[in-house]
Amino acid sequence: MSKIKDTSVNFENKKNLEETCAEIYAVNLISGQWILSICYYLKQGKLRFTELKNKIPNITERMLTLQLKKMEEDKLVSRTAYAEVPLRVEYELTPIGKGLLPILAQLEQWGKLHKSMSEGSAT
Amino acid sequence: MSKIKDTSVNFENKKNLEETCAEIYAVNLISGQWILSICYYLKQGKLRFTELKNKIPNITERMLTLQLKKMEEDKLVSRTAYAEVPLRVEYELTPIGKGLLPILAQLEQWGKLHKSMSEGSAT
DNA sequence: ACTCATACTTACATTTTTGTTCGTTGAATA
DNA sequence: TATTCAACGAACAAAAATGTAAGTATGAGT
Repeated sequence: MSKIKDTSVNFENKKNLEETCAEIYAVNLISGQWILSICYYLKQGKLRFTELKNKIPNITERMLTLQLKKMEEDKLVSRTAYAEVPLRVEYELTPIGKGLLPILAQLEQWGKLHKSMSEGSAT
Repeated sequence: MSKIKDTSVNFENKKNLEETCAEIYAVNLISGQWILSICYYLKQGKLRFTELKNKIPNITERMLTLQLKKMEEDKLVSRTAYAEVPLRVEYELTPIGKGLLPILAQLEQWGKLHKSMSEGSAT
């Protein structure tokens, strides 16, 4: 996330796949470790940085910062900073970000089905 | 993919998130670099290892092997080996793997929309 | 005996992601 | 004056994913 070498084969491959295939492009937008958690809590509405931090178990400030920044660059969330002290910053899903929600709901259904099958056969 | 330390904080976090949230569980199943490409080509039906290799640009045999193995463990594809010489192995999407396809189609739509918006504003 | 093809495996190197710790800002509060 | 708060940023370390290059087993064909 921090450093991406735009000369690496890995980078080339990723770029090509994204260009060729919008599914891959889409999945790459949501494949950070904490991005879906953030989406989950922002479903309800705006939240401040610290509120998110407190709601998401085990996330560090650094990861929250990084993931929010990526989501902002990717237009999934909007950031509003208020010139107060202490600082207040609110995050909210953008319209296109909200457009993901129904798809995520379906993924959730599929995931549950898959999980129940795996548990059933893992005995 | 190769090595996963089951003592790391990273591993703990991932596991907790997957247990809590089926969306995250689901996305983790499809978040390998080449997994969606493989899905794409297996939509049509069975394919042999070499056929996949030739269809997917730039993939190496190692990555194809790894991703197929993961997909097999995750019950997304089934593997059938024929006792011939030279060896013949066929891969096919499982029923639950096929269940992903409509969701991926929606992701594709969303991705295209997102991409068109980004291109429009990036000028 | 020797090569050929398929479907891998292994060892190693590089790149990317995630985690840990500490520092910053600037007004309010003790 | 020192401390506290929110929302980060920077430096470094660890882990995970991906890439590169080489090798393996099996027989069948020449």
